[in-house]
Order: sequence, then structure tokens, then C-alpha cells
Amino acid sequence: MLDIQLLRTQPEQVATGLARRGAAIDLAPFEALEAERKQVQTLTQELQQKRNTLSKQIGMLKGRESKGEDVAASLADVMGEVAGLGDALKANEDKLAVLLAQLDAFVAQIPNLPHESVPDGRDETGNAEIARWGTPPVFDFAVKDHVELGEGLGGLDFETGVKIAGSRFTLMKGDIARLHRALAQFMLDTHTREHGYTEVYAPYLVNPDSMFGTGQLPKFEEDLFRVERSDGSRLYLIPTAEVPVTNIVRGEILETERLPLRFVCHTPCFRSEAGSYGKDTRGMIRQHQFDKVELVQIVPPEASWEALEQLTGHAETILQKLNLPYRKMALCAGDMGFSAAKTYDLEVWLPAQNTYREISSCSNFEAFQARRMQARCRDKGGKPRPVHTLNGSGLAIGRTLVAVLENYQRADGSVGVPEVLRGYMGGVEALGVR
RNA sequence: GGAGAGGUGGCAGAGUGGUCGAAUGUACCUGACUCGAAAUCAGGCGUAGGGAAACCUACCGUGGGUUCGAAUCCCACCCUCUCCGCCA
Repeated sequence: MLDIQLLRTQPEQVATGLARRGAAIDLAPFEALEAERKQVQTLTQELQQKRNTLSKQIGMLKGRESKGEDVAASLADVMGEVAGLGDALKANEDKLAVLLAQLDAFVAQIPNLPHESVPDGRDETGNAEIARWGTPPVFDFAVKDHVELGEGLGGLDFETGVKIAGSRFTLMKGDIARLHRALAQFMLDTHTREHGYTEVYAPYLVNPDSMFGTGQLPKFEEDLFRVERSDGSRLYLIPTAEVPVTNIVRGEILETERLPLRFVCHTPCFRSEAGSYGKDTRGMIRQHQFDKVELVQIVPPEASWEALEQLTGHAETILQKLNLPYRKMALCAGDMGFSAAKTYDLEVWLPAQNTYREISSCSNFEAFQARRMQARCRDKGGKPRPVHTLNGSGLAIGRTLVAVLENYQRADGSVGVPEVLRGYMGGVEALGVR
């Protein structure tokens, strides 16, 4: 959520920022609402003040009455004066509540403003390559994709996934399932031991407040899986661990000196993938359910830009240790997610597609999520101010598995196990070798 | 699922219709005393909105209601704890 003060005082700045995203905004309705809000709020508060004053007078008169004084006349006066207030006050309070709700709703659906360092651009073609690491492997045989490799190894079973649940679900078995688990373990261990993150286990279903806090609601409900409960309430399956983990600090006022908080969390992620029909339908690239190790940081406002570079580096470390070639992209303003002020995507080399594909997305949200969540920090004796939040995949496990299979494949259809994973694989050096 | 208890400021904990945004303790901040600390003493110390300011308004789990006036009474819901049942 943007700072409503910014909308009031610097509307041009907001409009300019949103225009970079390709999102035009009409501020006229906002300004009209604001003008009315101001007027109604002032009037309401004046009426409240009057009522409070008169009610206190009644209280004092009653007190004197109980001591035997005759105050009947003044009591009648005051009662008469307050009698007319009720309806007007109620009407104004109701009107104000509606206005405030409308203002909230308006501000809540405005995306974050891009940071000045974010490149211009309308869509993914505007993204800027920042760096490349590693060299795509050269094969002297016909390259297979992960579907062929995984099915050949007997460990990726798309048909059974479809039978059990439907399209975009996969069943993994045997060594592939173990490799998948090994990847998660390896990532968690690296981030906790080498990068200073605290491991977190979090709920996979969350309430609407949490989804609002990180910005999935109200605008993106169609991307979520929803669970209706018998009591009429609802929960949502998390589309990323970002949601439960960032919401750890919702409604909290933290001591600045105890920041930053760094959390790492491995969860399944559930995405309805509405609107992506026909896209990446083959294989494991785009699934309704996939696992991800997520990095989350809660930092003081002045520290978030340095933290974004660090956090992105933490995700890159995983790719480097796995020896997977990748490139680092700065998303352009038009391609960024709703809540982000700046996003780096890491794209891993996929030989079968002969291209780089997104495997991690690292973002600084500045105070955008913190304002929605009322997550604040306070210096000793100071005023509370919103924290800054960041997160990034470190990494998406399903896609990492795809990248390992394709980059480590051999002519006979077997697949080498990256050295850093062998300890998690009982020493196995390759899959499919007999 | 059944029965009971309870949700008040960072924490603890009073407050059952009238200057209660809320006693008291504790934590924290400032000052005094001290070489310094501890102890002691004095003052300060919730969040948010409006206002140039004085100051005003709202908030006692959430949402309704009664009332001139609600932390306090009524209704619904949520959450926590204890016991029983069930359960990985």
C-alpha cells in the first residue's frame, strides 16, 4: 500500500511512477473522496466533542444530585441540548466510515512505485541483463529435455499426476524424488549455515488478512486456491512462503536494533495459473503445486537496498554451488509484480529450451507490504515507522531439478549428481547408471 | 466434538454505566544523588487520524446493539487456556 500522504501531497509523483509501470491512474475520484472525507471527519469530530462534553456534564450533575443537591433544572437543560445530536452524529459517523472504506479500497489496489534504478519497459522484453555466470554446456549428442530424461529414469510420472489430481500435477518417484528432497535440504542448510537465516516452518493455508498483507489480495484472488470452511470463513493455499513468513511481523512494532530478521522456509506453493492456458504445458516448468525455498528479510528502511543485493547474492550462491549457468536480470517497470519496488530475476540455463528460464525472483518491497501489514520498527525513544520487507526464491526446487537433469545429462540418458548434493544422496554420483 | 475459564497499554494486573485512554507494579527514557554502577528520589513514557498550534477525535479481542454517556450491560463471532473425548 502506498503512503496515503504521498497521494495527498505528491500526486504527480505517484502518477509518474505508475505510468512507468504502464498503469494509468485517475486521481480525480481520490481527490474528491479526500475533500469529502476531510469535511465529514471534521464535522463528525465536532459533533462527538459536543456530545462528550455534554455527557460529562450530565455525569457531574448526577453526582451532585446523589449528594442531595437539586440540579433537576440544569439536568433537563443539558439533556435537551444533547437530545438533538444523536441522529446527526450517527449519520455522519456512518458516512465517514463509508468514505474511509472507499479511500482504503482505492489505495489498496494501487501497485508499488518502481525504484529509480528500475529500467523502463512495458514487458519482459524491457528487462535488463545485469550479469551472466557460468558457461552453457556443449553436448556432442542430441539433447533431451527433462521430461524425456525423467521418464527415462522412471522418476517423473506426469500421467499418474494427472490421474490423481489433474493437469499441471506431477508424481515423482525413487531417485528423482530423492534428488528433489536433496535440493531442498541443500538449500536450507546453505542459507542457515552460511547466510545467517533462521529456518522457519509455516502454515500452508493462511487467512485473508495475511494475503492482503503481502499484496495477493484483493486484486489477485483468481491466482489462488481457496478453501471454504463450514463456518463461512475461508483460507487460501499459499502461492509462496513469502506470505506466511512475511506476515510473521504483521501488526508488530519491532525494536530497530533487533533487525534485520532473516528467515528461510521450504514449502510447497500452490498457484491456480489462471490465464496461463497453453503456456509451458509440457513438463514441470509451470505446475499447480511446486516446492520452493524462500528467503525473507525484515530490515530497517535505510538498509533495504543493500539487503536486496545481498539476498540476490544468497540465491545466486545456490546456482553457483550447483554449477548451473544463469543470468541476472533487472525487471523493467512494466514487468514487475504488484508489490515490488525493484526485482531481480535469476534465470537458469535450460539446454533443451536453449534459453534461460526464471528460477528465482528477488524483490525489495520497501514499505509497501509493511504498511499493509502495520509492521513497524522503533528506535529507542523514537516514533514507529514501517519496516522494509524483501524476499526471494532461493530457489524454486522443481525448476532447479529440471535444470540439474538437463545440464547434467549424459549421452546414455543417465544424469550426473552435482557434487554438493551427493552427501544428501547417500553418495550416489549419477542417476540411471547400472 | 463436550464442559469450564478468560481476552485491558512492551509485560504483569486493577477497573461491572458518568472527567477512564484507563489505577498500580515492572520494563524503558530523562534528570538528581554517585568516581561510576546498583539502590533511592523526581519527571516522562500506547497507537492512529485531524490541526500552524492550543488542542480535538477514535481505539480496552472483532462486529453489532442498548444509553445523553459503554472497558463496564445485551447479542453474535474470533482467539487463548484447562479438563474430557478423538487423533498423526
